[in-house]
Amino acid sequence: MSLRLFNTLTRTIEPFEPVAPGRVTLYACGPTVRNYAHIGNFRTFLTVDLLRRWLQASGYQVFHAMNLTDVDDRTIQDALAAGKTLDDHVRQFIDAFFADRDFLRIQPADVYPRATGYIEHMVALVSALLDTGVAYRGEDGSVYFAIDRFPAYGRLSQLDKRELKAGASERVSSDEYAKEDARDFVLWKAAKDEDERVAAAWDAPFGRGRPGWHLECSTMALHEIRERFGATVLDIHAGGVDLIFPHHEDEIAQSCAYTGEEYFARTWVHGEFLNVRGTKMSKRFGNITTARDLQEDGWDAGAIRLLMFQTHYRQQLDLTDEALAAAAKGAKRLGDFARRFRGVPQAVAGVESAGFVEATSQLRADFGAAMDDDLNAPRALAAVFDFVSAGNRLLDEGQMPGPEAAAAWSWADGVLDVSTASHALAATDGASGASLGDQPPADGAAAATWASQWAGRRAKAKRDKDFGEADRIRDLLAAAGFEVRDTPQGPEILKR
RNA sequence: GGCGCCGUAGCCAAGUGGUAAGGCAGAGGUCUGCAAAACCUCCAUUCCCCGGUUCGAAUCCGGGCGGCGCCUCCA
Repeated sequence: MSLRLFNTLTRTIEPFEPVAPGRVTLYACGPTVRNYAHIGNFRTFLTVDLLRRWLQASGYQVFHAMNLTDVDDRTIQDALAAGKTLDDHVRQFIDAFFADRDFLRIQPADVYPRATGYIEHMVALVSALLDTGVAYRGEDGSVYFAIDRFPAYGRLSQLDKRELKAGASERVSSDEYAKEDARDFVLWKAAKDEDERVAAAWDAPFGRGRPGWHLECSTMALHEIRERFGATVLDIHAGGVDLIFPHHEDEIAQSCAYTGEEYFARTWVHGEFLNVRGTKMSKRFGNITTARDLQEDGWDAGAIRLLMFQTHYRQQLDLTDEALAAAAKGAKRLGDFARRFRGVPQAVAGVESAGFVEATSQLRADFGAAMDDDLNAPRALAAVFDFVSAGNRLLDEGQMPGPEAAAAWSWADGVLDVSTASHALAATDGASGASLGDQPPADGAAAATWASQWAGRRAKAKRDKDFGEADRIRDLLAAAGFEVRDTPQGPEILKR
């Protein structure tokens, strides 16, 4: 079996084959860094993370680039409102984006090109397009792309099958007079006073101004893969479904007109929306939840990842507290199993129990087949849960897993990374004497010591058959976020 | 108005022609001082509705009903 992916270009699931064997160039549209990215944005980034991890697990060398849109209409507007330069305004949100990415355990991309760092390359690209004649200067000083000079225009979004809503073009009428055709899109926007005020204007042979949004992605993607690999075609370009038209359509037009290639990207992968009560999460609906909101509410990253991956990436997903809570339970079950599984003595290769050999090959086969089938994470997850059930049963029976089982688990867990990461602490033995407060210290490490000491006292109370005291301590620890479990090896403390 | 997606148990969700995965919740049991965790058993004769094709349909076709997205700078 090998990977098959749904390609928006053809609207079919096709075998994935990179341009260069063994290597994959993956470009994903990243956030516009004008505020905190919401969890809907992150659903797409988590889908990209899943894709990237599966490609790596499948043996590909992946080059992953994700851009940061740091200059567009909205960033300029917001910088203006904040009374800052564009660069000053945007910096804090770039830091926040990286922090949120780390919280969600999204593997860092190889490069995060910022649009403002590639202005000279964008200027070069526009110049080339002007030279070939597919671009022209409008009466307003901006440069536009003439879509009727690019016959393949509309292929990705299947524009030929669509018809514009009557009046839909009124929204863009402001610069319509400057264009030869109302449907032409802007490559380079002539500098306005607002742009100058936030330092978002650059000189160019065809006039001072700033890049259009679509131009940014084309330029950065092409520049990165040409510099590194001498390539002019991406293997995979990913993003949210809303970017299919016009953003990705326009990227294709510019890029292909520039490189002369038939494709800008061989495969186009688009992730569906995360909704709130049935409607897409969007600032204009006022239904935003950010990654940091979830973090502050105490949700584990494993739970959030599990929630996302429990639904196929091409299906819409509704975010609710109930769904999140259910996912948190599931993630905890996985985390508990992972700790138990790793903590158990391992059999030497070749003599592991038949039960584990069976469960391991089942996991390998089912998980791999599911992921290869257009990243069917929900099914892959079912394989993982099946392995957990079998594994727990086998461990209860006293059977020992071997290195094969451990490797298979790490392989699957390394792709999804959906387990709750809680840490088991040892109970401090025979703790007594010094007084212990009912409230944990604020410091994390001190709180862990505090919990260990209380757990030690509970163990003693149990030995003394003082169950009232033992239960009181268990409640007290629970209130502080620590869970105590009695195992055959003694008490185990888990930090939520 | 055009293009497209979706409707599966109390909730989330796979499955797209061969007789309903998985998670959460729930019920009973084993274990336990009691719990928790874990394990075992049970939990949709049925997949929005109505027709049709077929030996066979949640899956294909037609028609409804309901929800959602895109249609020029939204992940």
